[in-house]
Amino acid sequence: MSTDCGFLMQKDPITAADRVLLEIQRAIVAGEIAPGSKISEPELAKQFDLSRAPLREALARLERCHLIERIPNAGARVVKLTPQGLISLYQIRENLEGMACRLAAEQMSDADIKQMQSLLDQHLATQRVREGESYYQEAGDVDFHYRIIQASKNPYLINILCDELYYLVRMYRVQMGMAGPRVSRAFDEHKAILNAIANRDGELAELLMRRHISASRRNIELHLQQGN
Amino acid sequence: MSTDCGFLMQKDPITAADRVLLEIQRAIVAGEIAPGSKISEPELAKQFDLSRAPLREALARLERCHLIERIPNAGARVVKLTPQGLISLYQIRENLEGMACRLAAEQMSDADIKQMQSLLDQHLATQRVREGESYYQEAGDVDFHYRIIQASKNPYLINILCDELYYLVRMYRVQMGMAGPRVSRAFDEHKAILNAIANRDGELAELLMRRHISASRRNIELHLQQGN
DNA sequence: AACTGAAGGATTGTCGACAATACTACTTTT
DNA sequence: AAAAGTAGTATTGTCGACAATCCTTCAGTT
Repeated sequence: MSTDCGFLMQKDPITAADRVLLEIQRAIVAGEIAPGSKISEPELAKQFDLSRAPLREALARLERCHLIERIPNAGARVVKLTPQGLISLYQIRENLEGMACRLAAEQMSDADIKQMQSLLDQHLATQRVREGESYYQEAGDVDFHYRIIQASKNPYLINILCDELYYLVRMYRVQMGMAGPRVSRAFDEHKAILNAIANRDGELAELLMRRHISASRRNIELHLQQGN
Repeated sequence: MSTDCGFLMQKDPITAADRVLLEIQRAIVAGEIAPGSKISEPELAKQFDLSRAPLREALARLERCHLIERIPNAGARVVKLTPQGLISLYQIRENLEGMACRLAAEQMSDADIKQMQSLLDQHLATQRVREGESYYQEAGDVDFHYRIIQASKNPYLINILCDELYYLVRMYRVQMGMAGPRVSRAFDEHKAILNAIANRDGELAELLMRRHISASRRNIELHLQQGN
């Protein structure tokens, strides 16, 4: 099972199909390719100056992470963002990341916990410097969740959360224009979760993570309704 | 999001890549292609009498359901069955199918519940007739889990359990030679789960499903140790 | 004898063209 | 005028061949 994960991982230059995958992935997440729009294989192939073979490989992986939907003999369309889809997505996240927390509390090494605590302190420092700017918070949040998921040591769990669901989560966050009202609060929640893990209290860690994600969902839901 | 799922679904003739996918899927699950063995693209292409293009499409989907592992520029190998892998897989199943039960208890229609109850009674009848024969039980178990997952109405959950994890679960069960000591017990557990759903008790339904899967895991674990 | 390095062979990644299918627009019919 | 059928066009699925990469084998060196 592949232990390496797409999450914040451009992973060397790699093959040509991988390069175009990263490009299109980024473009879809950023909204440069409109949700619901059709994907034309010949057009994209010309645009990225390569054959349709590696492009189709990339499309297969985009379908895998739910950024596009393919219909046999009919083509692919960029996924649409809906309130129902957001709810379904975050239901899964609550369960699986909660599970990851419980496993992390059981399996994370003391050294790794200490390292993560200092990491959080660093984030607090940079947050103080760049008040309200969401980029660092975003990166920090990603890193926090990423490390906990990795600490679960469950390869299937890691694959689902980091490879298959992550980009779609990002797409919702980016296109709903998530800024920084929740920034300072998220930090406190992260710290509480990490404390529970340090105390080897998996049950509490799971509960806190579920609340953390639930709060995040409500936050996006708000933006989605008012933006609609 | 695709609502149709690979689970017990040969789904029309479909495209050529889909045909070979189903064939190889079945062969790997049945153990006809040995775990850990290398997949040769030219060889398989010749064997199934088609080009490498649709074959590679099929391999991409096989990787998606964790039946093979690909390394860029190096090729693909059939996945190996290990105790650790089994535990990781069933950890996920416990969580997600438990979640599916909770959602099903909330969202399943009364009509669907009644229909499933009569379905269970049918299974009991056939079980009495063919005591110890595992085929029908296997199919019945699949059908039971399948319907509950579908009833969750969460497309991501359905996709993960029915498309991505199901075939690997089956591979463990088939290759560990699961027969019928657990047959009658599983029926009782199914009935208890469905009762909880009928009572709209999502919490209990989730708990019972987790125990059901946990028991199934221990059962396979036993075979895996003694077979090793 | 063990290790490093290079040549050979094989496999994967990529390309351009053809075949099959689906979509579009127009004509025909009721 | 609306619906159904049909021809034309465009897109996807598939094919065979070429290029790039990796694995193996063998020779050479320390």
